[in-house]
Amino acid sequence: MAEGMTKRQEKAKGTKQAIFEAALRLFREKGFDAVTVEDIAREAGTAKGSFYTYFRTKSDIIIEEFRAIDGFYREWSRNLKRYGGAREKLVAFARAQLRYVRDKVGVATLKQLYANNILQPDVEKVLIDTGRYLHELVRGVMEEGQASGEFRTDLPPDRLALLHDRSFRSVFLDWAISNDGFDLVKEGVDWCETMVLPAIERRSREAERAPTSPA
Amino acid sequence: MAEGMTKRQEKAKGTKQAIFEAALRLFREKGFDAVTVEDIAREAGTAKGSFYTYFRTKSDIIIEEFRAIDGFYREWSRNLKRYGGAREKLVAFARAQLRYVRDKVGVATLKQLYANNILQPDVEKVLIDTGRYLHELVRGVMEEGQASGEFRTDLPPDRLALLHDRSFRSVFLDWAISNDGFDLVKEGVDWCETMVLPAIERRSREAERAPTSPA
DNA sequence: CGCGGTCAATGACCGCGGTCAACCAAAATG
DNA sequence: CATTTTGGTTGACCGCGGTCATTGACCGCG
Repeated sequence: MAEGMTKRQEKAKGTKQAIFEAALRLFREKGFDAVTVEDIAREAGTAKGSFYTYFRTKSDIIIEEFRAIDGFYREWSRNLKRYGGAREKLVAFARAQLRYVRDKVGVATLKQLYANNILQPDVEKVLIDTGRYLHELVRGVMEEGQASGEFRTDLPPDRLALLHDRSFRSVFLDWAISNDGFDLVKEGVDWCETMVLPAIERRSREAERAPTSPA
Repeated sequence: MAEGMTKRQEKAKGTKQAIFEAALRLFREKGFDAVTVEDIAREAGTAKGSFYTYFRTKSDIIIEEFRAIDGFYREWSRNLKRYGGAREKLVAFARAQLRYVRDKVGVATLKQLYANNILQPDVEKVLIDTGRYLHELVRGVMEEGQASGEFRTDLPPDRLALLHDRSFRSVFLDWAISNDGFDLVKEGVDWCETMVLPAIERRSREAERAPTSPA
């Protein structure tokens, strides 16, 4: 905990934390819709109004929780060097990301996240925010792929990253709508190979083949 | 109006129609969130409870409205023969569809539609329903493209159509999240050419791809 | 025509997300 | 220490989406 904190601020931080944790606990236990804000407040040992001191809406909790994924990305990105080319990196990243969402995030949370991003007017849109680390990470790989000749160079790396991210978004969306109706990882990896890579890779003009030799 | 209808049924149909039209009118006037179900009932000259005799939720109106797009698809599909190859058909269809959504559907409605499809548990999911005419239409073009050698044949036309539809869904999604933050038609046509076609078209040399090299 | 059954219509009611004026302990001021 | 200011805390309250028991007009059948 930070030092230069008054007693008041510390208590406030404690309250926020208590609310956040109570909310997550209850959501996991009973599901988002079956938990009321009053339930959360009670569980956190505070009043309903306090919830709204720290969160604008009930679903803000979901967004806050989702931000943890950036930590995962940061952590995971250190493995990047293990993979030979940009292509392999992209597939490996896809698999890791898909696994994380399927196993750690879950459909229920993803649903709320997507719905929230669509409906809330003023909220910072985590899903399409190109300032997030996710975007950095992907853009880095795109740059590498362009440098190595694996990926097309007629579009800037930023754009390639956007295309990549957006494309994956549709898989997550379908997964959410279908309510876990297919295996996210299997379908996502397949999607990556069938839809994303062909669009991103340098079009084989004649025999331009990406050197996929093991490192 | 149908013949074999009792007075009761006819009146009921009238009520439903009145509610539906009142809702659309008010939504257009004031926006979805600014209209209450009671407003709709009042405007339709009936009671609030009646709304729920004909629609399960307020956003059901949106779904009902959206179904009109299938009529548009049917109408438009008669123009298909004007275009030379499957590729051209796909691009032309994309443009028509995008225009329709941008100009006739609108962001506000699309937002509600997507959110509704994500959140509502039991509702028939219009967006991913492969029984809709949209899917028929696209699959037909895919078949044609495969027959003419334009499109890849290592995947069934059904699968190609799914990939196509899902891919476009992400553009609509981003458009909704960004709240009309870019020109849907421009971006969508570009998306079609950069992301969809490269994945769908027969790869210039080989149809199948090298599997990921083992570690 | 009369009568039992049906079903559209109704509006009071409920539960929950979100707001807000008032409160008061802690911080800042002198 | 006395006084003012700040900001976290509170719960009554509001508005709206959605429910449901009740009503009464209409249906079909004898």
